[in-house]
Order: sequence, then structure tokens, then C-alpha cells
Amino acid sequence: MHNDPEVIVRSPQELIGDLNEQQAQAVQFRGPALLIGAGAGSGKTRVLTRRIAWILTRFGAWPSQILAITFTNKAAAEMRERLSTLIGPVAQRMWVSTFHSACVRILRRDGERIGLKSGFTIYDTADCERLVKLIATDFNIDVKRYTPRQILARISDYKNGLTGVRETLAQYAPDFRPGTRGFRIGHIGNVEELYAIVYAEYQHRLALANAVDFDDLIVRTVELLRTQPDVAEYYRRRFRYILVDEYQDTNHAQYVLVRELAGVDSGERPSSDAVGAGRQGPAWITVVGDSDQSIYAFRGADISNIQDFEQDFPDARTIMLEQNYRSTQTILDAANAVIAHNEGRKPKKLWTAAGKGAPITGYAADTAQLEAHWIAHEIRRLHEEEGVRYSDVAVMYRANAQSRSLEEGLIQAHVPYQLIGGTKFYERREVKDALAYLQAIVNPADGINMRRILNVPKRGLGARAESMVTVWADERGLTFWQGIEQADRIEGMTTRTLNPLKRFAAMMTQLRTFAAEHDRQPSQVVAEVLAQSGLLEELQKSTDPQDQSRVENLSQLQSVAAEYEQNTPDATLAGFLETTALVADSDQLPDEAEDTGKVTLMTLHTAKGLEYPVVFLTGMEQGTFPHSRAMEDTSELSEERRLAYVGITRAKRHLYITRAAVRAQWGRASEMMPSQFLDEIPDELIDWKRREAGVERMRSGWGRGSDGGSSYGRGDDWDAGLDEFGGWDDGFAEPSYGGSAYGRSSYGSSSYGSSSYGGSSYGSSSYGSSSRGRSSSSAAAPRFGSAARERSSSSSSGNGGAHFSYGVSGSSPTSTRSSSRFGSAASASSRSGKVTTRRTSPKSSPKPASALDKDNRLDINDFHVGDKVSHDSFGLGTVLETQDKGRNSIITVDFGSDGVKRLMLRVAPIEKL
DNA sequence: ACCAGGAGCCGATAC
DNA sequence: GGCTCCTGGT
Ligand SMILES: Nc1ncnc2c1ncn2[C@@H]1O[C@H](COP(=O)(O)OP(=O)(O)OP(=O)(O)O)[C@@H](O)[C@H]1O
Repeated sequence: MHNDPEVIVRSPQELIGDLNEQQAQAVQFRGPALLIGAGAGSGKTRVLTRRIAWILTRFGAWPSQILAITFTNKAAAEMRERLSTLIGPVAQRMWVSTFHSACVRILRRDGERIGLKSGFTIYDTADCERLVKLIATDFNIDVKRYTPRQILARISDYKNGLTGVRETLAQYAPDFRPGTRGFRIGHIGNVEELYAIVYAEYQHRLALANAVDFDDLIVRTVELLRTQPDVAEYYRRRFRYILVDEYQDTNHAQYVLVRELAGVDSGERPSSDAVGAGRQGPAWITVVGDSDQSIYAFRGADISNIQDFEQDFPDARTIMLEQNYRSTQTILDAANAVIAHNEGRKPKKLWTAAGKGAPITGYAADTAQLEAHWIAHEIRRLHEEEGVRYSDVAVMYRANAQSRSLEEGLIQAHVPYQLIGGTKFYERREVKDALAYLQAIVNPADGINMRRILNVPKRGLGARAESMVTVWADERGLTFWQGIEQADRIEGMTTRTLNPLKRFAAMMTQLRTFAAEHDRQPSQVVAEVLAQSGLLEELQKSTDPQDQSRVENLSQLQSVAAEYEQNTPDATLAGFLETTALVADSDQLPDEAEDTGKVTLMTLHTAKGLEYPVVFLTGMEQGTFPHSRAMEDTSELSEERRLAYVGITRAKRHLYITRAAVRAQWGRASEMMPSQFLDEIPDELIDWKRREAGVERMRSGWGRGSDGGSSYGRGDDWDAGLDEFGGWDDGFAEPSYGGSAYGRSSYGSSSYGSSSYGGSSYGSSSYGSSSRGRSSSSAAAPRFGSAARERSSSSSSGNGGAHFSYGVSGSSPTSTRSSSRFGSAASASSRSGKVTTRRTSPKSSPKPASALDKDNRLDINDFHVGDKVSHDSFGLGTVLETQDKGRNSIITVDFGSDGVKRLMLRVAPIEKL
């Protein structure tokens, strides 16, 4: 055995001594293909880490021979961290990363071979949408009918399934040639034809722009390996052990990637004398996953990858882990009961030695606000009475939109929290603008980013200028940037446009020179861009209070760049941009050991792989969770159920499940029925603090109490007051609790900003993973103290330099106005579940008419000065003036307190009284 | 070319 | 409640 001298050799005892029988077997397993299948919390990740250490020390592998794939950057950093303690600092040099990061690395090295130049740009979803929109406009495609989103989803499906442009074209549009100028889509007999055409053009333009989208990172790497045998050979020799975590959420492209990297189909024979995978033959593959936790089908994850593993890989073995080390029996029972409702799965026997533990606590609130209120106060109670640390509590929800009311509840109760996900820092407009400059500098062929910045800040280069350059450049087969460079050769260009164009070109050239000279100091390039472009200046001059926080975001961007620079030995501008493209929500999560003193709020999806002593699953309602769009279809519903399973199994000791009887959405209130998942949990596991909401109780009649009412009583006194008095009628419009606490005062300061983006979110933790150690963010010592202080002080932790607070404005709470929407009762009893509840009107609009050809057929001549009219949003008004302009007639109405409005009659939602 | 205001459209989950 | 598109006016 030839161990890497830098690897600390661990004894078997150290590596498997504290594992159970199956775990130990999995760690030591010798063979080309191993699936560690297991239920939640059975130690899969732990086993995977130990197995890596085992391979290194017992099979004599070198760290460079290992490729370990995790689901998130965060998980990669954590695994690397654990490996460091096991085998020493060499771990930092190992390939432990997500599929995407690994592929970027491969493509940066060898992408040239398939036409990707080294500075290639990674488009995010917004960029891709812009590109599709551009194509759609060029091709005369009705984006109302075929939304860019829809088209992109289809393209993504193609890619995840490794279906290439050539195939789709051959099948659906054999005559189309991408890049044909002046192409217009005519009558499409077949939607597939349209998709195929856009897909082809989209790929064509990506190639011209030297850009890739997220899916391409995988797909093009597969292409690279498949078409360039010597490159494939290189990686096959190099990676002798490939390990993949969360294998149930891999898609087809990723599956093929693993196969290609491992050389499973190369037909090469393994060296017979090797202890492990040896030097030749297919690499040894270990995958880890739980089919019941597959929750990313919507982005192509294919559960059959894990289900068929044994058939797919020669000599594959499966080892099941069955002991759960995380949760109490009660929590496991609930999880098992729920997931048992999914059809066509192999039942698992998962057990725990932990004992029953506390019952699950249930709570049915009247509204989402009250749900949040109850949760917040319960968390505070746990903290104050039971000494639970805030950072040991997580609040989870199905969709990001739900976080708002929860945040408000927590703020009111002075519970410090940290929100993970939602709108991301790098997606903010000003940050995206600055990044677009950087992209355009690194890769001027990138037309999307170049176009984006052409007139940001305003330079008098609008749509006309843009299209003139585009047309001229297209005709000559040049890029947009080349068009700009040669703008003075464009005919018919006025000096009014030409001058700013030339200035723009000069500025960009200058910035490019600067960037080339300072490639190792991205932060300096950022600073230069901010100054030279005028981005900063425009915002600084602005009086809009929002722009103040935008300035701070930009300065934050600069400190992020500085930090990247410090933590990355071979820092480059392109490298920096790459890290910004690949950040995920989960990167905002605090480090494992860290006590932030804050409750964590996140979606169920981001919660995957995590664990918390106390978990709140919120919004347990039909339509919310399971989500309305997923309720019709069995397979989507199954996925929702798996998501519920994931959620439940995040809890170690205490699980809460809550729901609201009324939830505001689209500004309207809808009645929500209890989630069917609640019915699927055995009732005796749940201690309902409040089983029915006020509305529901009123309907089923007071006298009877709740439907079988086992545990109604205890703990009810607290909310009894709310129920009877604040709960339903008054309480909805204007909550009676807390007196005037609903007021603005508690929103003051920077609480929003610091809790969302502050702390380690975008500072240290984001970048630790990209290279070396995690920048010692351990400096952020846990602080306790008054909740309020905790919140406002947190913004200064971590990164040196600019802390930023993010606009407080516009986030004032609005108590939902109900306007009697639910007088018409669905007489269902509260726990009947199982039925679609939401009274949203069925979407049956066949052709959404564009606003252009919209006409309410009102005649201006029917209106006279002094007439009373009623407007959908402004209410009652008096006609002041009418202007007969035919189709574009204008009516001026005085709406009293809402002011005087000039309305276009054709589209105005008004009615003559 | 740019701004303001109005209307209508939507909206899951995310690398 | 939030975002984008549209319009008319500057
Ligand atoms: N042999 C063991 N002894 C004690 N604790 C263990 C053992 N194995 C795992 N654990 C603990 O159990 C918990 C769950 O482990 P881990 O996160 O690896 O599970 P998992 O299978 O990846 O879970 P999930 O699939 O739900 O994300 C962790 O807190 C881990 O430390």
C-alpha cells in the first residue's frame, strides 16, 4: 500500500468503532459499485465521509483520486471539514463539490476542446429568460402563449435527458437552421416544433456568446467526455473513487456523467492485484440516498437512478441502514405513516433507540398571521421556559411567499431569526448590473450582459440604438460588442446616438485593460467598474431611499470580492464570477457548530439534509402543502408527500405542525382546509393545542366542541382569549393582541436587512467552500441578550468593511382586509381533508388577450360631466371631463380621497351608475 | 428617450 | 401583494 504521506492514517477502530454493523460494512465495502440506501437520519452522510477516509487509509488511495459529490456547496464544505479532522489538511485539496462546481472545473480546464473558451459565462435563470425573450421577439413568437419560462422548462427537460438539438430538430423541425437571419415562425402545426426551434436557436446563441446555462454545465461536460476520448481517459485515470451523496435527486445527465467519469462502459479490465480500484478499469462508485427523499423531480431528478442502481452497475451491492440516530420514535412513526401512503415504494424498516419522546404539537390558527403569532410566542416560550437555544429551532414552509407572515410574527415577538433563501443577493438589480459589467468585461461576446449594461446607467442609448447595432452586427456575423466597437461604420446613425456609443466603447475598452492588468484582484476590478461605469454615482445622486441601500449592496459586493480574493490562492475575475453564479440558498446557512442565536426560516427544500432539535412545519393546508399545483397529479402529490417526509424527519426531539384556516394570497383571503398529510399522521401522536380554527368551530356548532376532541383542553387558555374575542371577526381585520404593537415602531432600524442578509450570509460562509479553508468565521461568537439588540447588532459580524442594511422601506405591515370573502361556507368539517379547497377560479382562459386589443366596449358618449361612476379599485367617483378620441378616449374622474384620475376608457374597470 | 401612472398578469420548490 | 407592460406626456 502506498499511502500519501500527508494523509493521517487512522486505525479501523477510529473509523468504524462508533458505527453500527451495517454502517461499518458500508464503510469497508470492497467492490466496484455500492448503494447505501437508507431512511432519514440513519447516518448516510457520516458513513460516506468515513468511507472516504477508509478508502484513503485502507485502500491506499491518494486524495487526488477521489471525487466526492454533494448536493450543496455547504454540504461539500462540511464534508471537507470533517475529512480534515479525520485525515488532515490534505482534505482541502480534494475534489469535494457539487456536480455543478466539479463540471465548471472540468470545463475551465478542457472546455476549449468543445468550443468553450476559457472565460465562458454562466447564465443564471434571469439571463436565460432574457435570451429566450430575445429569440421569441426575433422569431415573432407570442410570449403570452408560450412564456419564456415554459419554453425554458422544456429546454431544461431536453437537457436533463441529454436530448440534443440535433435530435429534436430532426424529429420536429428538420428544415430549421439555427442562426438564420430574419427567420420568423409561421404557422406551428405542432408545439414541439416551436420548442425544437427555440431550443436550437438558444443553443446557437449561447455558443456565440461563449456562455452556458446551469444545465449545460453537466450536459457539456458529458459531451466533452464522450467526444474527446483522451480527456475522458485523463479523468478516468485520475478519479478512481467516485462518491455521490443524495443520489435520489440526480437527473439523467448526472447519472450519465458519473458513468462516463467512472468509465463503466469503457470495457477496460480492472487490475487484478489491486486492493481497491487500482489504477485501471472502471472507478469504484459509491452512491448514497433515500428514494423517499427525492424532491427535485421538477428540475429533472429521476428517482429511477437510485431504484435501478443495482441493475445499472455491474456487481453492484446495496447496503441498507436502518437505525435512525436523529429522531424520537414519535417523529419517526409520523414520518413513516405519511410516507406509507405513497404507492410503489419499498417499505423500509426504520427504528430508533431514542424512545417515544414528546408528542407532536399541533395548532390550527385562524389566519396565517395568527399562525405566525402563535409560533413566535411558542418559540419564545421554549427559549425562556425550557432554555431552548434559538439556533436549535427551525421554521419550515413549502413556498417562500409564506415567510413574510412568519417574519412579521417573529419580529413582533422579538424573536431573532435568520431567513434563508428567497430573493438572493446576486439577483438584486444593482448587483446584477454590476456583475453584468464584469461578465461583459471578461467575455465581451456575451450579448445578453452587454445589452443589459449598454444603457445602465442611462446614457441615452435606448431600444433604437440597441436594435441598430444588433441589426448591423447580425448582418455581418459579428457580435453585439463588435458592432459597438465599429459603431461609426453603421449607416444612418445620428451623432446623438453615436457619441454615447463611442464613449461606452471607450469606457469598456478601458475597463477591459484594467481588468486584464488586475486579474488577480477582482475586488479592484469591481471598484473600478463601479466608479467608471457611473453605476455608483447614479445611485448616490438619487433621492429614492431605496437607492441608498442599493449603494450599500454594491459596496457589499466589493467586500465579497475582496474576501474571495483573500481566500482563494489562484483568484481571478472569472473565478469570482463563477462563485457568484453557483451560490445557492443553502450557502446562507450558518456553520454546523455555530450558535447564531437565531431561529432559522427556510423552505422544506433547503432543509434537506439538515437537522434541528425543534422543527415547525407550517402551512399544513391543502393547496399550500401539498401545493395546489401538485394536488391533481399522483406523481406530483407523491413528491409533496416525500417533501413532508423530509420535513418531519428534520426534527430531532420536538415537531410542531401548524396550519391556518384562512390565508391571504394574491391579496385575497382564501379558506384553507387542513392538509391531507395531517390526516395521514396517526392522531394519537399529535397533541393538538388547538384542533379547529374559530371559523371551523362556529360552523360545526359550539356545543359539540371539537370532533373527537381528545386533547383539546390543556394549553388552550392562552389562545382561548384570542379565539373568542380576537379570533374571527374583529381579529382578522385588526388583531386585538398586543395592543398597538402592530405599529411601525418595531419595524424600525435595520432589522429586516440584518436578519436576512447580515451576519455570515454572504460573507465568510459563501466562499469558504470555493477553495481553501473556511475563512475563520468562528470569530462570530454567540451573543445573547435582548432579542432586539441581537437583531440589530448582527449586521456587523463577519466580513471586514461594508456592512449593509437592506431597505426597510416598503415593508410596513398591512393587516389583511378580509372584505367578507368567506361568508359562503363550505360546510365541510375541518378534518375532512382530501378535497381541493381553494376557491380560486379555475384557470380556463383560452386566449389571454393582450392589453393592446383589450376593449370593455364602453362608449365615451354615454358619459357626461357630473355622472357618478364606480371603479374597481378607486371606488365611487364623479366624472369631471370626457375626451372623445375614438378608441383611445379618456375619461377624467374625481375619486375624492383617491384623487383625480385620467383613465383610458377602453381599459378602465369602471361602471356607470 | 425617459418618466409616471394605471392595468393586468401572475406566483412552487432551485443549481 | 409584486412585477411587467402599456400609454401619454415631457
Ligand atoms: N453510529 C452513529 N452513532 C451515533 N450517531 C450517529 C451515528 N450515525 C449517525 N449518527 C447521527 O445521526 C444523525 C443523522 O446522520 P446523517 O445526517 O448522516 O444522516 P442521513 O442519513 O444523511 O440523514 P438524511 O438522509 O435524513 O439527511 C447525525 O446527527 C449523526 O451524527
